[in-house]
Amino acid sequence: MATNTYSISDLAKEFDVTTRTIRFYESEGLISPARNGQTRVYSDTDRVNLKLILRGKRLGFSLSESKELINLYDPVSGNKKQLQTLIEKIGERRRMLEQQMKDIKVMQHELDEAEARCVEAINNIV
Amino acid sequence: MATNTYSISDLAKEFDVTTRTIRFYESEGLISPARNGQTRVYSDTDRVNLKLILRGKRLGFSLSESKELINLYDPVSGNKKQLQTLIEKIGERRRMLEQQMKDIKVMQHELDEAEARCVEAINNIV
DNA sequence: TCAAAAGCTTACGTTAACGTCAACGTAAAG
DNA sequence: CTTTACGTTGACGTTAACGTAAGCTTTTGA
Repeated sequence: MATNTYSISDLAKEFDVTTRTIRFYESEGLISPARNGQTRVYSDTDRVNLKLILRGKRLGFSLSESKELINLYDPVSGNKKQLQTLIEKIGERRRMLEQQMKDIKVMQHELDEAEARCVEAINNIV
Repeated sequence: MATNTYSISDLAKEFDVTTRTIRFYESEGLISPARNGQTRVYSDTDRVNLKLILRGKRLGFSLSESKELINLYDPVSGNKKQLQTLIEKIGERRRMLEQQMKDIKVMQHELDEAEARCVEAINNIV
């Protein structure tokens, strides 16, 4: 496993966000890059976490929700009770994702219908 | 088709939002209920549109995006060019939904893994 | 070598999506 | 007949998620 590092603008370009955005995520505690003096140095882990955040964003997750998600993937540390709580949270997420799945399928179906109406209307014109 | 009507609090209760929210959606031009004097009277169409908005919200759509969606389902009025544009927009939406689908599947997989790690950690304790 | 590019911090600005009063009208129920 | 519930219109407040700008240091390519 090559231990790559990235500058802030590397990641900004790769994921098409501004450096401001990446620094903001850090200030909110979602990423914790190393430092070379003042300069931030991002690891593969940081990069993956950023990826997680942005995937969360595409699904309408808030940053604090994404933060929880990141913590779910963290090294498992804690007692039994904490682990149970984690499993419950995972269950919640799963239920949310399933609801979103349903929503998407319904929408796709509706888009099909909408497109069909459009096509028909065009045919009626021509 | 029974032409039902609803009060604002009817809909608020049914969809678990505040009346303020519903009025806000109207002020943003997403719903246009009839009036009985001052009082708003909602039709089935209004109800469906509200449903659309909230489904959009669950998928992280902005209100203006949901507004576009509502317009996609509207009675097909317009010339050929407009209809082509509409079809393109529908295509965009479809691509977004497909991306979201992918995101969800990846997340579900990751949740599976996270849960497995939790379960294993618990077993190591006990 | 020196100007442009990239990095940093601090701080105020902005937008979306409502929340939260205030102040008032109306209608039914006790 | 008056309290209680529901409705209305402003209008200001709030939070999240950055944008934007200032002012300074560091790095780098011509």
